[in-house]
Amino acid sequence: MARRQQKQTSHEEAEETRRTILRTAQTLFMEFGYRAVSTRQIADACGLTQPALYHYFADKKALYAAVMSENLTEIGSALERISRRGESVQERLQQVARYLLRNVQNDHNLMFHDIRYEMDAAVQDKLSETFRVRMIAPIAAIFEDGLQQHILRDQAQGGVDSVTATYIFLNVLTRFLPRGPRQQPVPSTSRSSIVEQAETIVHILLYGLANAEEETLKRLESPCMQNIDPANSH
Amino acid sequence: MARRQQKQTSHEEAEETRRTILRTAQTLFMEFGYRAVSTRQIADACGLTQPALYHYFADKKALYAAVMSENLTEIGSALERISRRGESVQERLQQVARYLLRNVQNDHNLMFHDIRYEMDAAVQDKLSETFRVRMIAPIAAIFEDGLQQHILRDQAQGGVDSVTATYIFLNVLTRFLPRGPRQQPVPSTSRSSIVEQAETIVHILLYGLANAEEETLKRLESPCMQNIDPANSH
DNA sequence: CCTACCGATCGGTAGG
DNA sequence: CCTACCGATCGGTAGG
Repeated sequence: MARRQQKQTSHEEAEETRRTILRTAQTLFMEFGYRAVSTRQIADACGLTQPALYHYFADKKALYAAVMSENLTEIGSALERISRRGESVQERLQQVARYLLRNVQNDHNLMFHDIRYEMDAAVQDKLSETFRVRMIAPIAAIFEDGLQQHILRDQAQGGVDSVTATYIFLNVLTRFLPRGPRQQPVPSTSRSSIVEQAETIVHILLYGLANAEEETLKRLESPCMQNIDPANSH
Repeated sequence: MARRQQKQTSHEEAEETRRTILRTAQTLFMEFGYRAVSTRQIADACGLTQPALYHYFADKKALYAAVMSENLTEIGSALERISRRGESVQERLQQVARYLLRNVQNDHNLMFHDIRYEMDAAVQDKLSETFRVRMIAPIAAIFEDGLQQHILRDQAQGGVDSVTATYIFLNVLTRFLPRGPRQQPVPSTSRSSIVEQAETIVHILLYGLANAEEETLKRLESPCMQNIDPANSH
């Protein structure tokens, strides 16, 4: 029973406008950074005048905080879903990499910088905790699984803790993130490329850049050791 | 008030002031980013008035470009010196990591962002090339050594090219860079910490986070292999 | 959600 | 290397 007239309910329109502002501002803030985006740019991109923004958000900082909060929550839901799957550590890390390569634009370090230098202390603390809970924790849980299964080295074996591993993972991933304006997903080529990139990222992260030592020796000496089998996750 | 009396020191003073501006601006630009640093902040930190800056640099962009150019050249000289040493790939990478951990503040990605979004196309091209030649090339040369010695996997073996390896290296290193205002070097504790961090970074980069399977096997079987021999570099 | 407008600050210039 | 000052743009407000 749609009771919508030519003019939508004002509440629905307002909510839709609010979503438009959030989505538009997210794109701009993520690409250019907080200071480089003016409230007039955001309003123009939404088809509004600049003062209209202040009907939906108290000020520019509140808008930025809302954008970050919604963005982190959305990403976090996907990461938590992946993290809880019963698949292998390697497979889950690849799924995380694929998700982030597809859905995150630009560097999380730029976001860090803006949060640290542009937000007030209270907002800063709140967003930092949201980042830790929504983004870091789900990925770190995967690494924690790997540590407990002894698939990954612990700190006594020259490894790192799960949170450090997560940050290293995100930083490696940064190298493969698309820079600049977000292009719409190309169906075939780009998607297979993302799958390959995710495999490369996780493989480098887990096994490093070095030739496994028995691989090198196999060419020089008689093989005294069986082949590496990276397929067996456990 | 002392009048300007010695013409001999006039030129030297001017040069010293120029150096002061460059050094001060570098610290501020690196920490806060291009847009977040006003010309008045730079001038104040130098003990000058803001218009005085324009005696030494044409405008803010030219000052930023000069800062980046000098900074990259200085870092590049050190990297080239390390790169040309006859030591092993692993040792040189650790030396690079130690140098960057000691001498670079904040993320190179922030610098990228500023160059890309704040500079004109001509300056952008020039600084990008300086970055590639001074910073990327020397490190990539080390990885290239490793590839040719078959210490590192090539792309057919699931590895990456030397330039990609360099960017991954820099991104991993980002995780360990000190954030925020640069603290002066603390003699003992901080320096040994940097050495340890450099070891961790290179170890993770080369060997990954996973428990090496031969490590697991080595505890079960007799060791049948030696360390990598880096002597065949030349 | 608009028009009109505010003070603050920005990068940069004039002139000595 | 200073004082004085400019136009442009910023985030934000008043009032309907």
